[in-house]
Amino acid sequence: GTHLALDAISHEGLSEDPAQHQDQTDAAGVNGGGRGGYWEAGQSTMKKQQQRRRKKAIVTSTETDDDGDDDDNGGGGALGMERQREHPFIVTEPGEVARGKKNGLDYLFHLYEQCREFLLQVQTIAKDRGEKCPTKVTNQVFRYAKKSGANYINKPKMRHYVHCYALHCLDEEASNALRRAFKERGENVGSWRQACYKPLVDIACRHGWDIDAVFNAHPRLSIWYVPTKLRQLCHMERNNSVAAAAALVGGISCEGSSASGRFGV
Amino acid sequence: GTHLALDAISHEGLSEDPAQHQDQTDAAGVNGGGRGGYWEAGQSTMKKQQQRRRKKAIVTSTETDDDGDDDDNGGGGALGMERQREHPFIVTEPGEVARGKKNGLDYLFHLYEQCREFLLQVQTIAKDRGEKCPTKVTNQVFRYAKKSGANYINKPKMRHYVHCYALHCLDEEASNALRRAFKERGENVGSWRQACYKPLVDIACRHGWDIDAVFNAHPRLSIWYVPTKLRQLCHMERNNSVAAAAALVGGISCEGSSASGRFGV
DNA sequence: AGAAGGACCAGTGGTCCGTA
DNA sequence: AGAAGGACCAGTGGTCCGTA
Repeated sequence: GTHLALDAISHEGLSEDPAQHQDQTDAAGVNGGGRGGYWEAGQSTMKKQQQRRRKKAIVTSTETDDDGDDDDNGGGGALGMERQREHPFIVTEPGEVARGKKNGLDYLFHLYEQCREFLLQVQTIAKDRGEKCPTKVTNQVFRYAKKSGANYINKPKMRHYVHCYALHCLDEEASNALRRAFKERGENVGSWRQACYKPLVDIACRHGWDIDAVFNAHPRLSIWYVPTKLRQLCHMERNNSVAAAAALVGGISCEGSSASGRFGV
Repeated sequence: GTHLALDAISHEGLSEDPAQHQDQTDAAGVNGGGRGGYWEAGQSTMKKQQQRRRKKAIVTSTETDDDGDDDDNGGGGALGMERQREHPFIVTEPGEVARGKKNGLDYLFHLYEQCREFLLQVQTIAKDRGEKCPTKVTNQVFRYAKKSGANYINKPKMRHYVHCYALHCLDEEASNALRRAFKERGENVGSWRQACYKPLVDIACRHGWDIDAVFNAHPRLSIWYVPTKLRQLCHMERNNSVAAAAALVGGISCEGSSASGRFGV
């Protein structure tokens, strides 16, 4: 494949101990949602399983519950460290490794490939057990990833950037060009992420506005839910193009059909 | 099609006022789970929306909240009546109409066809609105059916008999033969329902034990979730047949491979 | 300020069990 | 007893917002 093995490089001090890929997808209702102090340590502990569902915050906790270590510097590199928040992403060119306390976009896309592998394992286990078999990256898969030591994978992050990964899958050339352009302009990750929507809407247009079909037709993308916002954008643009077409009766195009332009034949 | 229009016949006094098929699948979060006294009246009222999620029963309610009508006899036939529980099913032959306060199996299967039609409508609306489009009969579809006046359709009932409908779809000859045999023997619906599992397990065997693939390959069946119990039975029988095959090394058959027989070559 | 992710919430799949 | 279905519950999809 075209992907580099970057996570060891860009994750010194953040990667967890590997080599604990058990095959317990879930088994009993242990529900691995429990956490320790601030960020959980790398071990497969699960501690207390705080039953605090449906509370309205206002947590009057006494700082740390147990394990009263007090160090929280961002450096170091020994085992048994406190779990840290992942380094933020920056816009990198294809092949470029992020320097400093940052992660690059190749690494971001690599996380999606890892999720796919976790899904494949969950599917194998489910089939073997005769249980119902997920076709998408579900909560169960995120739970399995976490149990397998991939603490750097979490649902909000993966859902946040799905459409960026979609563009990478569907039109790698366009994706690469966008990355280079936004890096050169010194844009932050947020605006790069926003910019990924438009080319996807154009792709959907070329496929009769069926963004679900576009996702499902791609083997690596079909395992991801279509993000709500992308779905809404496609719907809005479809309506726009339908209105525009009605206004001039004639042909419909996909490029630049965003209500602007294309009114004087 | 081979299906008769029975619901008007077998449902005098139970069918609701039709002619209110609106196209509001759900729209706002009104959540049509509210109910009035015992069985809701036919009107599209939704009243108060009792917020009693996650309570442990011990309801100390003061009988009726509002609308203090007090009649609850089971007879009569005018409009504005109390909603009644559906008549129980009895085992009927194909084409046979149940007499008395009973419903036949053609009617049962007809309910599955109606659900399919409700799903198709929900799908049309979802696509038109650019919302995510269900591929299965979900809670949303049951809610839509209820709002459309089909109060006789509910989730527990439909899920309960899915595998019976599956046999009807996949091998109508075998399904019909089973119905005739169980009617002749005077068996009740429960034992007929139980007996529907075995032929389905045999079909799964002939398809490499992939019951999901069997369901998905059939256009009318693919919209129904595979029932847990059927899935488990297929898994168990697969394990049995694998064990039997391992014991004698040689060929595997689908007929009568249930651990019994087939040990002396 | 820009960003990562714990934790929440409405609505789901699944079916038990109080009801008739 | 046999059966219909209201109502519950654990875990889902989705993402907000307190955190750093």
